[in-house]
Amino acid sequence: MSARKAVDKELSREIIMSAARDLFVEKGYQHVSMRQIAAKLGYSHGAIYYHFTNKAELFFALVESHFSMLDQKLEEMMDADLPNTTKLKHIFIGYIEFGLTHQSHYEIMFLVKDKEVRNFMNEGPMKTYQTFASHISELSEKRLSIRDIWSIFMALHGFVTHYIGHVVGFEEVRQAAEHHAELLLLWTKK
Amino acid sequence: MSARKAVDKELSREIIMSAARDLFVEKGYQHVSMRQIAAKLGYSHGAIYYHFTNKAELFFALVESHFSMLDQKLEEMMDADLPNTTKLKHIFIGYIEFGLTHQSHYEIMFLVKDKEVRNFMNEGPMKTYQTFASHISELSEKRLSIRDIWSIFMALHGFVTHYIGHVVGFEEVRQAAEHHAELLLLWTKK
DNA sequence: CTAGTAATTGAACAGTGGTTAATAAAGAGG
DNA sequence: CCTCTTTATTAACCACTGTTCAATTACTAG
Repeated sequence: MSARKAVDKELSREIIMSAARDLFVEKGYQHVSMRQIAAKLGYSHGAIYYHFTNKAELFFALVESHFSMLDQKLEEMMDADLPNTTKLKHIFIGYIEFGLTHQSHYEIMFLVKDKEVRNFMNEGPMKTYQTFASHISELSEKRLSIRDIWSIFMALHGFVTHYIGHVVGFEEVRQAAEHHAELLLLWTKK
Repeated sequence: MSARKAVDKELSREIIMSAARDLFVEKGYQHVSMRQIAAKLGYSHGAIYYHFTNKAELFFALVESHFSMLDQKLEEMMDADLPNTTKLKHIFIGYIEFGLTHQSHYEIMFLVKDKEVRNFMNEGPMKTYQTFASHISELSEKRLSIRDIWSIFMALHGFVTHYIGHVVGFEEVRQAAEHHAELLLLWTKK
């Protein structure tokens, strides 16, 4: 019974987070156990508690990193050297891709109604939406009202929400997502 | 220790369903236990198993009743004597109104991801969506593809999903809903 | 009044979960 | 070589879960 692995095979927060991310995305927060994460890594569940104080801390560490991922993803798309219409479509599809690739995090960001959880992170969604909205406004051919942008967001949100839990990843719905994005572009045209 | 209540205080499927609905909506399917439902009713958990074979069947019974409510509402709108465009808009708004007026029902119908439950109910949503889709197709000025209709549905779903829990009733968002419906009409015009 | 049925109880079973703590082993420093 | 720290294992604890079932009672038909 070895009680410790060789140094080059030691556990780290990054390694745990990576395995945990896969499982959370696949099954959602509630359906992933510390034992499962440990099993996926070939470690015992107790080992994780050496690196994270509990399951919630592990999860929120992931969520934080993914919030900035979404912001970053939007920023990259803005910086690309492409026509505005193409950029817009990329943003629409990119949003959906993000939602379906990090389903469990998306749920926490936009679908969780539990008030205690909500208080844990109130600025994140707002900030992300504001930059999203201003980018859409900037790229649109037609001058959009606040409500127009809001409708676009809700249409995207509906797409993500519907497929969360029904689908493993983005690739399964790429075609439908592209079609959805194309329709949304209509709202931005004169 | 009474082992049976007086006849006029006996449990029934309806009474159980009503208590279960509240809890399912408040906490979600996985986080509601048979013991909690029983406790809310002042009965022991075993009693529920006399009326429902298991948790999934209880849940399924709830969902069925909600789908027929929505079906009926759609049918009423189709039967109205109005121009097609107006009917379409009414259906869009009516869908949102249904979702936000019966938030608990809507959540149970469309927001539950649990695999056990989904296997139990695959006809209800399908049938409702099929009639919804054929109505849209019939009323649309432009010939719509399956994907077009699907996008419309997801845009509506996104609207409802976002406001569920954040809003008490439909009236609070009527203006936004009408704007959303107006944008969706664009997709049905030549 | 009595036998039978319908409805309810509560214990028990077999899991699962997060978390903790004693224990053991690997590597580092002296 | 010996200690000290760091890391990992394992058993154990406790609070749950859905489900089953013998026992118990309330009512009802005869």
